[in-house]
Amino acid sequence: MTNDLFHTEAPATPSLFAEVIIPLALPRTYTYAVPAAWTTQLQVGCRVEVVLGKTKRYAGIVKQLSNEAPPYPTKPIENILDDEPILFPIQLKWWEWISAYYLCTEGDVMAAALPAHFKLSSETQIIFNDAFGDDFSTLDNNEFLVAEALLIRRQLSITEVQQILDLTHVYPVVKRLIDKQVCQVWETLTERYKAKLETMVLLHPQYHTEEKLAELLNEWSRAPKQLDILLSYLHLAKTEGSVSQTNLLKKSGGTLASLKGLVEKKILLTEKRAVDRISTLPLELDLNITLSAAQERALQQLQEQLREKPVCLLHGVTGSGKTQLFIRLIEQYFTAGKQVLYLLPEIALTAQMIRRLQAHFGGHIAIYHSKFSDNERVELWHKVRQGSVRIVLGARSALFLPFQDLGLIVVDEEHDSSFKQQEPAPRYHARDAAIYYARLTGAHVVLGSATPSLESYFHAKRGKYGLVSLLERFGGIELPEIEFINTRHLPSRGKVMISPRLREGMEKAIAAKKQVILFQNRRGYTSYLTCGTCGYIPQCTQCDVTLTFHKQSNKLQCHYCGTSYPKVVTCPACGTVTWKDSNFGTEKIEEYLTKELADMRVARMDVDTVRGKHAHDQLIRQFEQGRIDVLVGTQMVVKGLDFEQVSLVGILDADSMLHFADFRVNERAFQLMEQVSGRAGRKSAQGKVLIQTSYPQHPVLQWVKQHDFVSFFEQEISNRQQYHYPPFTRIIHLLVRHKDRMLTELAAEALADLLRKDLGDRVMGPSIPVIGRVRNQYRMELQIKLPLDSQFIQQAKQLIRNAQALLQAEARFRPVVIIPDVDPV
DNA sequence: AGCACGCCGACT
DNA sequence: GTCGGCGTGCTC
Repeated sequence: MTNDLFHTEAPATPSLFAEVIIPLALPRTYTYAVPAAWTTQLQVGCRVEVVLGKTKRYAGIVKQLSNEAPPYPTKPIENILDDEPILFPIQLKWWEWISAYYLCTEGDVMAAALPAHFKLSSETQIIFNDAFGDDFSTLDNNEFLVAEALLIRRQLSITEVQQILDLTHVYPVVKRLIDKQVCQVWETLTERYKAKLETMVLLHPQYHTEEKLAELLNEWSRAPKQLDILLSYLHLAKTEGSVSQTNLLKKSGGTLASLKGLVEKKILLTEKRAVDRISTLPLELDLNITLSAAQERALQQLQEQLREKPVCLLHGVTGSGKTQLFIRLIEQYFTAGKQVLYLLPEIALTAQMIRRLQAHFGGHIAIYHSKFSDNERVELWHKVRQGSVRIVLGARSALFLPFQDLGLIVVDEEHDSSFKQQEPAPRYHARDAAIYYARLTGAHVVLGSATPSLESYFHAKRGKYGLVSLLERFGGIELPEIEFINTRHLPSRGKVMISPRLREGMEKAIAAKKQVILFQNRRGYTSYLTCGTCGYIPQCTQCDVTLTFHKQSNKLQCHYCGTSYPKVVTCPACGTVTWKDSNFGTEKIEEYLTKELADMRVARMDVDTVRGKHAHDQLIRQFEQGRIDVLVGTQMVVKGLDFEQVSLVGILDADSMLHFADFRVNERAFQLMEQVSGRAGRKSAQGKVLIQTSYPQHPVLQWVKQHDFVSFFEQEISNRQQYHYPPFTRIIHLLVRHKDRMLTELAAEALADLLRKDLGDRVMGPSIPVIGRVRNQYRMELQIKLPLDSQFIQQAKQLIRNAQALLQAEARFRPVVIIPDVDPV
């Protein structure tokens, strides 16, 4: 646009444009112009402040830089937020893959990948116009309230205005105030990371020479308390280098007032300094681990196979000592100067596990999961990027950390379905995403499990992954003995909580000073209440599910939307007051045990009892220390726990695990039962597992009894092949959601029709899901089964994207939400 | 996801 | 006649 008449000496410099990812579910990236002053400085991977739309500002990530101007006008980048890139180009490539594979936007990936404090979006600030003065007589009531607050506070955010007016829609009021020139609005992007500051104590420069200092000490006469502090300071400075105020006062026993005195006398001085939040243990390694011969052999095989295949599966039975083996493996990558990521399901990241790894890697290992503060996550992010942290133990989100030289990813408990993110997008599977990431970076991946997922074992069998089996327990202890209790033969005919045989087993175990774990995969008191007269069952008003009764809170709870209702007394259908329990959850078992087996110390572990930050670890510690005899729990008791004194495990209702209409039932049931069983008899003697079931002949139960994963696998994999299920096909699930049932059905129908044009009968549905309504939103689902042809799958994904766009181009379907889920679990 | 612009009902 | 409801269309 520039008129070159006056600038003929220099040709127009080619301008620079940046493709920016915005952390929103927007379908594409946006291109911004890079102001000339920053063209040499700006790098891919930096965050930049950009304006999107009329006013909103965001911190976006520069995905690419280009000299070519796009065919539309661009806005300039407002600011560069990072001097150095916060991530590497390879990660941006990986983000792109995730968004393509899991059918989400790169903005979704960005939102999941970055610690919250990196994701900035502007907040509207309303600023008082001083020129207006304080004559508010022309203002209406609401305007007056805001103006008055502005007069005092000068500046308010939209949220604050909402509070002042107690209204959600405050914008009209603000707009009128702008028109009347009472205020202006401003969008600000504020950095949210705050360095932790600590007050450090230093010696005043005038005493930096020995003589001066000696003189001071020799001539000291009054203020003995101050002298104590000074002497402590000198000692600490010599032994530790730097001295913090807290540390100094603690060591010297002095008061802040005395310290202030020294500062006033210009003997000491204080300053604020940024310190690490991530507490560092000494950086020593303790690798004194003796592996058994079997472990040693497995480790060697693993190393050999990794030389040829970047992904290896370690199938090690429960109690075989996989963790020790992993520690030795990690050590090798570590000493070779590489970074290592050890992934565990969130819930298995217990203090127990963390202690075990810290015992070996000391301060070299860092932990990264959802319980860490956002400030801590930002600090760890930088340390991983700079390479000063070399081993990270984390949950799935740790995969997004900017490793600069990653050598190995361990995915422990690889079968665990919580590696798949359910909500929100990206609905990625951390195991699979890790494998792709490793392919990009050249890192190795080791998957570990006592009960591998069918997919992983299949790939290992087929030679796509390496396979190492460790089928004996550490210390030569046998796998637990499994005994079935046929509940059909009991007088109560199937409806039993603790059978006499189980009770006897528990009493025996406790008498022998051992511990017991009881497993029931259902929380609450009873799964639902039924009216004894008419059969009415209380349901959630917002979801199509029956309510679970929780006795502790005396409430009926919806496990889908979380709403709780007061307990119904009279049946709304027939007016009678006879309620029957049906089924039993962990709460009822706990109550029963406390009543019937009063001499046993019973505790319950489910999401209701581990709400707080440390509740889970505390419960585990109490059990470890033997202060609990019987632990009743949901699948939470299964994950990664290692208790030495458990001799008996009871599975109270095996039938409930085998009666789901899902192609993965058998796999899930086998994994759960084998994993719970594995908690028994880990150290000293063979453990025992009592399984209550009305159908002990069920093949899955028989394989559990034999601890025969391989036969289970062979049977199950042939079923999958016969019925065209994964790993022989790929499934993409589509959920259609809206508050109007008709519209939901119509949209699902229309979507299915669109897809069938190209995919034919690979499209199944639409059908009503098991839960047809959640939070007042109706749901319909489609399932697409695709052959294992990556090109075809890619095309199909594109078709799905197109169909989605086409459908939503139609006005009436616009508010309908369509959620694709690739490889659902 | 926000958020501004635009077209129809309950008030001065 | 206006204020204000939320439908719909766009964001480099």
